[in-house]
Amino acid sequence: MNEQSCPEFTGLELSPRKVDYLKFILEKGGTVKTTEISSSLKVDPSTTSKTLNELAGAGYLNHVPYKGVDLTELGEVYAEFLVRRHRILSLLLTHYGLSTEEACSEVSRLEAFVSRDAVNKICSAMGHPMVGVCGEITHEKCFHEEHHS
Amino acid sequence: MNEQSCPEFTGLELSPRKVDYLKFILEKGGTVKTTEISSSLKVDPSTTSKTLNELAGAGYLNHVPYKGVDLTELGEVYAEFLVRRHRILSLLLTHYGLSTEEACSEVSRLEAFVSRDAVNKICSAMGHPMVGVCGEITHEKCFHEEHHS
DNA sequence: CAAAAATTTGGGTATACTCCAAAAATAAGC
DNA sequence: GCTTATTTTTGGAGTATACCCAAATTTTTG
Repeated sequence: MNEQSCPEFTGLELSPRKVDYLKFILEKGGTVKTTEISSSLKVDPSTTSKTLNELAGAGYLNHVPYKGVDLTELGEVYAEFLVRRHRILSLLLTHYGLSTEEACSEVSRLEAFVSRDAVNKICSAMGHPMVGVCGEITHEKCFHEEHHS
Repeated sequence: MNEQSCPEFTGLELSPRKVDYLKFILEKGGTVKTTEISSSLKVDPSTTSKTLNELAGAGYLNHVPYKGVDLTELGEVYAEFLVRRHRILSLLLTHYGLSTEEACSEVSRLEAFVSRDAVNKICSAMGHPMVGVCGEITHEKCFHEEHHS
């Protein structure tokens, strides 16, 4: 026991805003255009364009200029973690008297600073819940980490 | 019910680092010197000096140049909230399989982004615990908010 | 294929946080 | 009490995040 879970990433790699971009791209699915992201995140398209470039440079996205972005394999794994983290933490807060909306907005503010290790421990302690307050919770990585070796 | 609790502050006023300064100053107690803060937070004294000035400008500290700082009334109330927030959140995380050290370091990363409303709700849901994992939890404000009007 | 729409680039602003070097003030030693 | 040593502050500068505007570019459409 205590093999430190799979050390591919800590969950602290991305800035708060980049987390938003990746979560949106995963939830939208497929190839996503700059405009969609901009209107959803309420930022200027030029801001989106630059951020997308940075995320592509870091290996999370494939960016075909003027066409759009889609997640790389790494990006997909990572974004799934980000969404799972958001949902686990939101669910957690609703157990302490926060409404769904309060929990979600609270978590949106802090999620980028919660480590993967902490999320996995919380997830285990909660019994790997399948239903979150803002969407289904998927546990692929979570189960693997708990069961192998 | 739902009188929005006392709206003096949201708990989101200060940046992560400023939270560290204020927590340290409260826990140290009395007049605190630049050097003490610098060595505790491991930053250059010039950084401390500037940050102290900003906190004084925002009304949290009295700063007597070359002598040291101490908390204003606002600063004291606020810093007590900051310490309580840290302890409530740390205690919370230890209920989910995190060790004291893990909980504390996790919370240190995210605490600045947790609202006072959320802390008060969590605090109530936990039954206003008096003993945290990294120190006693005081509930002055918490009780007042829950009981009046 | 020209006009419209989307996207990117270049340039700039703001906040947070940091350090170094030099100036200023306080504290200590003789 | 005055000179040295220490502490603190100031000035200058750098990095990272995050944002916008205007202009250039590319794609799409009528």
